Amino acid sequence: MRISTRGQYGLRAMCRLVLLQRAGGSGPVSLRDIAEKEDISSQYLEQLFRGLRGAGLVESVRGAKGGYILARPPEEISVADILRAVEGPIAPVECVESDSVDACCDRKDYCMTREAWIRLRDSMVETLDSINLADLCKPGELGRGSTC
Amino acid sequence: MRISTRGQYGLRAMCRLVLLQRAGGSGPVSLRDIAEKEDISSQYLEQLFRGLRGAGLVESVRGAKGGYILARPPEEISVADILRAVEGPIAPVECVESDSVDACCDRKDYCMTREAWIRLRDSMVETLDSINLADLCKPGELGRGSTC
DNA sequence: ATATATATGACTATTTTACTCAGATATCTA
DNA sequence: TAGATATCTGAGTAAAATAGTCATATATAT
Ligand code: SF4
Ligand code: SF4
Repeated sequence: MRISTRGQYGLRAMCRLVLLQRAGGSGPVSLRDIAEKEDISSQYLEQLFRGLRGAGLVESVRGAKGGYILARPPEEISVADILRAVEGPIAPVECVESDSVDACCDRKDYCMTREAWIRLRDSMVETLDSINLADLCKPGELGRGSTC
Repeated sequence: MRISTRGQYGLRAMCRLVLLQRAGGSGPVSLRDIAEKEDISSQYLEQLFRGLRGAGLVESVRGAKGGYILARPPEEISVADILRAVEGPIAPVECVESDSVDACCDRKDYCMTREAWIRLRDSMVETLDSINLADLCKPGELGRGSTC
């Protein structure tokens, strides 16, 4: 029951992007800068930012002095958004990925445990939807945001 | 972000144990019966029941006509209990496994993302603690409990 | 005795994860 | 225009986790 490093790094990278963007004016932030601050390989970050870009959470600027910028204000980017972008659907078991009725498991209709997974998924989604980047990067509170 | 088959099978097996126990009088239930009903290898179940027994959720009766019985009434066994028994601590990242201050990550003290994982863990634990075996095995509702 | 069933430790194949590499493309600056 | 900087893209790989098996010992009912 662990978040993969994709999810962990993805969230850290996005927080760092907020901080660097806040500190460095309006220009894009390069992955190299994020990588350095967060001690994550910049090549791995490239992979993650593919997903983030694909999900419309960041926009890219190619070429020298290029990098990434948030596509929306940090208040409008939730942790759930980021996790879905780099890790896929938030679901503890396959059969609750969506509410659609496609056949992933033939026990679905009479399964005793599925209700538990549905409730787990819902509480996870609710929690992760309720936390956004602005919350996490708020300076001054608990030392958070102070590593910039 | 998936529950492993240990967790999925563990929960299904425990639900099935409730049903078979309910149906079959007061005697112990063999893994072979659970395995057959749930289509899970009985050898794999043995591995899982090690954990369940170690956590004090079931008691074993060795020898012919032996098997397992619930150590407590189903109302007092939560999904969280079962998952912890077969999968380990409920925690999306290592650094929130416990609230103790041991060093697992040197970013811990100024990490922006840790608060998000703490809240996620708390909501997961709260939800999984609130669902017990009796809830899941209640007959008549949504066809659940009807596969016995 | 014999069949049945749990107890225990080790072992293996498969899958997933975590990461890297090479090369293409775009853009800024000198 | 040349060169440096960065993203973009598709593979490829090594390590770790997972899922599941096997063999053997022990306990109990009949
Ligand atoms: S057994 Fe139940 S919970 Fe598991 S995948 Fe099938 S329907 Fe879903
Ligand atoms: S980086 Fe932050 S969230 Fe991740 S393990 Fe370290 S302290 Fe925990």
